[in-house]
Amino acid sequence: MKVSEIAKAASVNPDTVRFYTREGLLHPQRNPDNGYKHYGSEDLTRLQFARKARQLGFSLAEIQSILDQADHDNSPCPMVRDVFEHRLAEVETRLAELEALRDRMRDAMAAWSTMPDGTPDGHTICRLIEHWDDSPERQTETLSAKGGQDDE
Amino acid sequence: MKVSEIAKAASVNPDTVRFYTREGLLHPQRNPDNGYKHYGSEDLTRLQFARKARQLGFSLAEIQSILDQADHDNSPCPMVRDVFEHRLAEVETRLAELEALRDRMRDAMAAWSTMPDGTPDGHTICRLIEHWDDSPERQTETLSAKGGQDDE
DNA sequence: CTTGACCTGTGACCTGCTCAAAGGTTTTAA
DNA sequence: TTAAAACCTTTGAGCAGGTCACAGGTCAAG
Repeated sequence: MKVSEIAKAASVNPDTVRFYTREGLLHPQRNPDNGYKHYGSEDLTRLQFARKARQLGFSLAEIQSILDQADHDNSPCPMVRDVFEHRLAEVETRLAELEALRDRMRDAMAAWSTMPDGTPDGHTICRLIEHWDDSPERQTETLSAKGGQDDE
Repeated sequence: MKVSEIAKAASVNPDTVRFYTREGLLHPQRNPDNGYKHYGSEDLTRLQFARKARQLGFSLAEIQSILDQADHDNSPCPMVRDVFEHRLAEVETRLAELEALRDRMRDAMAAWSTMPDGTPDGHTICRLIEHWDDSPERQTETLSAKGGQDDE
């Protein structure tokens, strides 16, 4: 397969294929006639793997390591498992943050839509975000208590 | 306040303060004697706001816009609200993705720990990740059916 | 007065791509 | 057959959002 073909097969930008090749994730052969890169089915597997792993939040360096380990799989590679566990922990942390965030934002939107004057002004939003890490329960209170102390 | 002081007050890297200043988010005065930047409490407010907003996933450009609107708050700035709504939608999307991801990863870890041979090898993980977007129900099946077709 | 900790601006580096330029090759169609 | 379109190559720049390093100016303590 040529660059565009493998790119199409994996639904990625051909430049991404070239980039991954430069980075050493893919190992195409060379056509000696014209210097074109020739990718095999193994490269497609690696590329698809890499794309999935990227979606999971793995870095290219991590993917590189995993792929390298898998290449000569004589090693039991506990490192791969470590990376995976580490990623899972990060995902869970991020997830919790995002959930808290979403709840806050929903509260904020709800508070705005029930505000007497209807449209929130910039200051309202700024104050809301400024106090973002106040205790969650006090968000709407913060919102409605918009006449508080000024900073200048 | 000087750069390091405001940076410390907001728990950010001084270089981030300089960067934000270059980008026009902060407006320090200049000490004519030595050319040092002098930040006021308003800048600290803006900086803290900016950091919170970044955590919420707002881009610096968005923050810039919000801050500008808030500066001369004569405008009702529906744009700020639009940005916020848009962000909320993105957060919810990302959240759903991460939840699916976490579930998959947990399943994978569980499957590994109950595997007869104990330690998963690189190929096992590769196969797992390769088939990541198969129908979710079939994940553990994919795992246990590791004797399938090989790609080499 | 020297030392060390700050300040200044400028510019390089990082990740994970994406795009553009300049030139060679292959395919397609008239 | 040949011209044009559509590929291929390498190189290098650009994006966000910082971070860090460099060279030189400034300031407070001893």
